Amino acid sequence: MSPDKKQRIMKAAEQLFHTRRFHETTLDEIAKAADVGKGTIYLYFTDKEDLIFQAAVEGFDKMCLQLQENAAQGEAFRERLLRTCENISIFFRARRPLFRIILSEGDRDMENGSGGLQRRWRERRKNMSDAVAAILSRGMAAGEIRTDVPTGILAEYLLGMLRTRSWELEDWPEAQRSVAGVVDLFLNGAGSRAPERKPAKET
Amino acid sequence: MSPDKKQRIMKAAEQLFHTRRFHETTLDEIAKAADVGKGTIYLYFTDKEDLIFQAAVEGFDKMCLQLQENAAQGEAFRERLLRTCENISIFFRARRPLFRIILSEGDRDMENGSGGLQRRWRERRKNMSDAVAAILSRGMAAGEIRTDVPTGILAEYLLGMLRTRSWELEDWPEAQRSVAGVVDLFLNGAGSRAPERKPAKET
Amino acid sequence: MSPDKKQRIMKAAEQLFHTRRFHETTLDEIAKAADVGKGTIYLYFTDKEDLIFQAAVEGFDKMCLQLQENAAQGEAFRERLLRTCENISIFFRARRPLFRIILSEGDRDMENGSGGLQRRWRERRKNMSDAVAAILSRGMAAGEIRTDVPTGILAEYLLGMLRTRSWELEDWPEAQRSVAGVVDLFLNGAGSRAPERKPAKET
Amino acid sequence: MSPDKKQRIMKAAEQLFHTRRFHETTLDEIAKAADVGKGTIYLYFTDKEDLIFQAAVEGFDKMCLQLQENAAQGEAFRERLLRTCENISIFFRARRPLFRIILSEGDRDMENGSGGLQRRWRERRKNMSDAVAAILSRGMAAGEIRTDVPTGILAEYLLGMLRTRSWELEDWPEAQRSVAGVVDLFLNGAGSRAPERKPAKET
DNA sequence: CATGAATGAGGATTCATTCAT
DNA sequence: TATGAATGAATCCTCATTCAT
Repeated sequence: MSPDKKQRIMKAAEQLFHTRRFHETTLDEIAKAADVGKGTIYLYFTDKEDLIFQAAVEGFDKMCLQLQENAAQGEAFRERLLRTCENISIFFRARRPLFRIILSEGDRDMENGSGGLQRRWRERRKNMSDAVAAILSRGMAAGEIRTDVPTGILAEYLLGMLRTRSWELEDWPEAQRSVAGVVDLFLNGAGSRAPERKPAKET
Repeated sequence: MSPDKKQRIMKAAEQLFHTRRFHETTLDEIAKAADVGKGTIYLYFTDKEDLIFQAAVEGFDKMCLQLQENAAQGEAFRERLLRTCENISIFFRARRPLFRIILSEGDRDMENGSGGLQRRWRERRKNMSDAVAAILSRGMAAGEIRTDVPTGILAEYLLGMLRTRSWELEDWPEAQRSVAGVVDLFLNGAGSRAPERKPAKET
Repeated sequence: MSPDKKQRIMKAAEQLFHTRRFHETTLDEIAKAADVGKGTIYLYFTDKEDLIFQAAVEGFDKMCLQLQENAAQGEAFRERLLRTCENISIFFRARRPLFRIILSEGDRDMENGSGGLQRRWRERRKNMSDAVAAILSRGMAAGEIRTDVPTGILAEYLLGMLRTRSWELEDWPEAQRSVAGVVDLFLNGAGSRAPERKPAKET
Repeated sequence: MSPDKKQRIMKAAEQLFHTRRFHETTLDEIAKAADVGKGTIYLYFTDKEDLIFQAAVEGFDKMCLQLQENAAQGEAFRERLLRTCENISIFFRARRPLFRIILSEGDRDMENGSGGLQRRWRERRKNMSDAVAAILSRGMAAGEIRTDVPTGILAEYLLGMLRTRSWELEDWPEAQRSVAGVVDLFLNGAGSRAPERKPAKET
């Protein structure tokens, strides 16, 4: 029965953090929402931060593996990149509140031997940017990606744009901020280059 | 002597938040570091959150005004854009910890009528993205910026890339993540376009 | 073990308020005296005020029920009235400090929706004055009580005299301020009416 | 200008305490309302309690002197008693909130060398009850007051009934709780004695 | 006399964590 | 495994009082 309970707890946490901040969400509430005893939480998580973290990255590793597997697929490079970005966007959509906590509360762990919440996340996160970088490398090999910037850096910028898309552009109409649009902008840039430009979904 | 005290308090807060998180930094510490009485803080700030906020945006409005004034300068468009990005980068460098707090702690606006820390920031922040958008509009008028995406959205992506630069790329060598490089990538994109590409600082 | 703890806390509070005022008595002290953790208090009481209130009225309702049951007893009216007053006096003896707090601290009802400590007490108190009024009504029916003043008002005056007895007359010898004396004074008045006087405990 | 300021402060305090409790009313508010600097309060009062006290007893001594002078007046005894009670009632009407504070907050000073707020009041109060007792003594000499109870005690009960009148009977119509009614009840009692009844203001 | 900026002691309350059952 | 009653450390904020001007 244990895996079930653990799931219930993480689910409850995810939902509660949508409307409450880290310090506003009590373990009592989470336990109540998950319909388990408060002490039960400590059977599956070492502490509150650990619960947040596990709830956030739940499924993340699986996604990264998927991305990496797919990276090498025979599919067209741009298609692959677009699919990847879409998968990533979907993954983070519901988890944004959780990651907001990790990104903010989890800094400065040097002093605190306990968590290292931020550090733990950085390690995990690398799998994702590596997967993106791998795809970009394929594009580079195919002559479709500029070679003067390391793919690791390019991958980060692309991820940064995706974050902007979902964090800062919420108020704009979906059509204006499609994932495809982000990828197009990332590949072609904001500058206008008259004749040869064939934007959005060129081959 | 009052303006002095207020400054001292904000300075102390800024420094302490470099090594401590929001809930780890007590007002006692801040008061001690600023060498003022604890109650004095409440003469200048309504709240702990208000202190954070004011310390963070201290000088922000002035910078936005500068950016807006400069936006229209006769200077070459790309030069102007680059200078603007550099100014923004410098401004945020020391204040990153403060903004990390604002970005994370300020989500509960809807429920809590008190602060609205996040909302307050959103309002202020608009001045900055508007300034960037204004410059991009100039570029668009000059035919140097693609016209199929609103400048407001382009500005956000550019700012997002700057954030990536300082938040995610810290471990890469400075040369690889220069502000100029960001602007170049933003304008020209990550895709390679054979003949006409003259990267980094092209015309 | 919970009912025990609640009792211990109320007992400790009652005793501490004998020597300290509301704002001089800390919850730490109470917790210490009751030998429970400070947080435990909040398991049984919503508030410091709530603790005071519950400690004060502990047993009050039971007493009021008793009074009401006895009110209708076949016993002689004056006997009944005297017994009732004695019971009331005894009840309040040890609780006086607690009620002093309630009577004074509870004035801000209108503004503060929280407590209404004073209001809560008024509601409860009515049971007591009603019980006394009921007895007086019996006396009135028996022709022993004047009919030109509502028994509700008479009851209040009688209770007021009992309060005077225990609050203002502490320094007088017990013999001079017996409950019987109060009842006699209440019934016969301070005026002398030579021949026809047939007081409760006349010379 | 000093006596003026002192008056203003006491007046402001009196008014504010009508709607706020002791610990809810700050010296800032009082200073603001009195339109004086906060420090000025300490020129006229040793501390907050002293301010309350002085504001409460302002005019009390004068009233007591009046009562004592009038006590011996040739006027009919019952008339005199009634007038006295009316004066007392009027005096306390506006000051009730102040006295509520004194009566509650000012207990238990044995430990605290500072105030003795309650003790100070007891001393002052004696003048009032003595004045009432003096009148009752006149009545006793005239054979109108029973002789088996000391006039000091009788005075206290009468004052207690007056307090009940203004504290507990607020919700009853004025006609039912006139001062004359109180005096009548005090003199003749609540018991009915058919023929010989000749109350103070009987029909 | 008058002021009000500055102070800092003081306390209610919350909530993550434990542990006896 | 599971529970939830019990705990007490931890901290923001208030406000009476002081004192330099």
